[in-house]
Parts: sequence; structure tokens; C-alpha cells
Amino acid sequence: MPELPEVETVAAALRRARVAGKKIRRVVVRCEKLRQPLVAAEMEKLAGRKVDAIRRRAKYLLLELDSGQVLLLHLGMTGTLRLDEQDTAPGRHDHLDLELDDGRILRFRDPRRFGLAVLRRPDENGRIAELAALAPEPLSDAFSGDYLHRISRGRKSPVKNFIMDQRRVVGVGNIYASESLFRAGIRPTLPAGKLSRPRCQRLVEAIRDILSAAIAAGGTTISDFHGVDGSEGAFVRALKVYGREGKPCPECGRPIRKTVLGGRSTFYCPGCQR
DNA sequence: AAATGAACCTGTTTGC
DNA sequence: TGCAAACAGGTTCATT
Repeated sequence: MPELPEVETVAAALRRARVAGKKIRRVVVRCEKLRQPLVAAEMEKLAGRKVDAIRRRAKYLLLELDSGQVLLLHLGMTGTLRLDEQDTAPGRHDHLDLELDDGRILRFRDPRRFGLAVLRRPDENGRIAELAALAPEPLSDAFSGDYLHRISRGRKSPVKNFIMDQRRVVGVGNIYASESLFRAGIRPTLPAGKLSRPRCQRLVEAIRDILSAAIAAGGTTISDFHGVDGSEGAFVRALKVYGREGKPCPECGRPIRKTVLGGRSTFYCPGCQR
């Protein structure tokens, strides 16, 4: 569910809601079985800590604490963070509550439990194990046409799988991979190593454009994703191929096709994408 | 090493 | 109508 724009939307909302600077008054853990165990005894030590800053790296959300620790959150497929008013009853899949000193409750909900919530202390170089092998941010200068061209030489996997690999570039998931490739005019099945340098440049620009526009729209809500206030992401209306099998391509009118790559639904226009 | 597929979960939609 | 299968935005592990 949540790709980079959704996580950035959540991070921005938490900043706007002034969560940084608040103290955590109380912690409630209701379910310990996530991607990694959510250890209640450890999380409860967060009581009394202050949130210093909210950051995002790839699809991870980082709450930096005044203890020097970082609460690392990943929303998996169905994770959401909500800021509820005091005394709101928890839902069936609300696994973790952080009650702030102003009474609001930051709630991590995740029905499928592919998400992650762990406390980490960065090493002397400021590094966190889970983040160590991640590729450059797509909106940074490090992600360039030259970079993509260089790392894709000799690679035979479909370019869609390649750009969804978090060791190549982070933040691009199943929706934005299809949308970016449509924008770049590149067929998702094309082996990554066959992309020319100009086409790599075009793809990099397309990824940047799509992700930026999605962030500006507050992300994409298909069914699960919601902002911290429960609002829906408006980028769903801007999708040109994702979830549109059989419907006319907005550019050329030919029917959008669906195929499966790496076990994931993939949408493209057979006319516009070569 | 790189590519592929299955597994981890629950909820919702689809198809017979 | 009812039930089973298919499917869902991510990551990780095992197998070729």
C-alpha cells in the first residue's frame, strides 16, 4: 500500500500536527506479531521520552527521540498511522498506541501485519541496520540517468522489477512503477539492461515527476491508505494505467493491458510503451 | 550473483 | 445466496 508519497504524506502531516516536541505519556502494545516482534517491554520504555523530529527514509518513517533512539516504522501493505483524540476506542488492528502529553494518541494500525515498529539506536556513525543497504532517494541528485544506466548494465530482469528493487532506488512500489513507466513510454517487461542512456534519463525524470505529483496530492488511496486525519489520497484520480485494464489509454485510446511481473499486477499501454 | 517464486497475514472482491 | 478462490499498495527467505 504505502509507497514513498504515502509515507511522505504521513511524515508531513505529523510535522504539521506538531508531534515533534511532544512527550510520550503512555504506550500501549496490543499485538506483538508484526514483521518483527513488537516487544511491549521495550516499547513501554518510550513513556516519558520526547519526540525530537520526524523523518522519512525510503518507505520508513523515523521518529527521533530525545534518548538518541529512533522508532523505526514501516507501514507494509496496509499500515496506517492516525492521530486520534483522547478516549477514542482502539480498533481491531490498532497494534501500538503512543499517547502524547497533549492527550492525542498516535496509533499504528495494520490489518495484514506486514508492517514494522522497532526501536533502534544508531551506531557511532549514525547508521541503522535496516537502512544501511537502501539505494539513493529518487528525489535526490544521486538518482540520475547516468546512475540508472550504469547500475542496470547487464541486468536481465524486467525494468519494472528493477526500479521496484529498494537496492537500486527507494520508494517506488507497484502503483508508481507502472505509472512512471507509462510516463516514460517504456514497456515494463523490457530487460533493464537494454535501456539506452537517454531512456534511463527519461525514466528518472518520470519517476521524479510522478512521485512529486503524488506527494503534492497527498498520496494514492485505493482502499487502505489514509492520512493521519483519515483523509484519502487524491492521486488516485491521476492514475493513468494502474488498475485500468481494458480502459482506453488516456493518450492514444488503445485498451490498457494487464500482465504479471514478479507476482505483481502490472499495467501498461501497448501503444505508448515500447 | 542474479532471477524467480513462495511465504508472511487479514480483509475484500470475484467467480462459479 | 454461498462458498472458495483470487487478489491487495511490501519485504524477505529459499530455491534454481
